[in-house]
Amino acid sequence: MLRITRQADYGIVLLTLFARSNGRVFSARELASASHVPLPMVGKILKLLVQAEILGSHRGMHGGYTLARRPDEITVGHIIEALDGPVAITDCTGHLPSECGIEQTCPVSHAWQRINDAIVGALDRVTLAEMTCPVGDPLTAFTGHRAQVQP
Amino acid sequence: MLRITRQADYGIVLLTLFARSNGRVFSARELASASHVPLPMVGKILKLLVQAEILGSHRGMHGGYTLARRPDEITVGHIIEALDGPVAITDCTGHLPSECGIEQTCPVSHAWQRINDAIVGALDRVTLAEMTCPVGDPLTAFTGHRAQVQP
DNA sequence: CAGAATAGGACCAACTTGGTCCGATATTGA
DNA sequence: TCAATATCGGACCAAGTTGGTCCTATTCTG
Ligand code: FES
Ligand code: FES
Repeated sequence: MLRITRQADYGIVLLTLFARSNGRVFSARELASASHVPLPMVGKILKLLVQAEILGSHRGMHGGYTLARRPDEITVGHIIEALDGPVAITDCTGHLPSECGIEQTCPVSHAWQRINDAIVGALDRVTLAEMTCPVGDPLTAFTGHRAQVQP
Repeated sequence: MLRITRQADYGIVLLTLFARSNGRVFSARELASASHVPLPMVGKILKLLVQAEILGSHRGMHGGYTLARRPDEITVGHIIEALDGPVAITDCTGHLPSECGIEQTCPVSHAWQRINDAIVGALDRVTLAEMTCPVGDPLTAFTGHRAQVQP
């Protein structure tokens, strides 16, 4: 396994919609129909992204959500942390107190910490901008998608 | 989240016992009492490790398990894959067919693949030998543990 | 003031995981 | 040969987490 939750997966997809049409305001309804993510789920995700200050929100008629920062200033690691909580590959790599079943007997917690750092590093080194338009891979795969988002 | 299962966590701990007393034969019972991992769980884990050809086994009286390779030839990535299945950070990074909820609309599957590769790389770059004795960290934490394993 | 949108909850169902148990099989030693 | 001891293989259950829904309050526009 070792997979992120579907929430984070969806979250990245939604954010790419923002990143690809920079500065636009999206309503939750728009995002849902554009991304094929169920509407209540979209609301839940956007809520968390606002709390993490990745998105800004504006209520009322013609309200909606908008990116709070530039896409190249938002890292994938930050997004995952906002939606799934802090990345901790084992119980003991999280911030203490360690709740690992075999408390102090464990000889490898230190090594886990290093591996965890490596993964967090890999996640923080990729920005939303890079997710949106990967180098070496043309936009062919996106065309159908774009047509829905930017009418 | 983004954490490995407890099975894999336990698995690493058990394997360090093997690695630290190279070549010894351990019975499941021994490992359980030494590591404080519940016995039935130990059996389940060792079973998987044998199937992955990380451990060898020998039945009958005075039987037990033994390392099938040198500790520096066993990677953490391999262990995790044996116990938790292949590392696939999202549904679509796994070997097709992609079962992601938003099938073809997804513009980021390619980028996920790169992130997934980075994580797999980080996991494969660490060997069991390194987990057993991390550089820069003396064995002080292990003493109590070793006393139980090597009487 | 009425309508439209977010904000913030509680809430439930389905799946995965952690954990247990039992019987079958193989090896050793008396 | 027989009994003891160990792995091997599977089914099995309970608890926790996740994916997903819903309802109400709040805030802004017109
Ligand atoms: S304290 Fe958790 S793996 Fe060790
Ligand atoms: S196909 Fe799964 S994140 Fe896209």
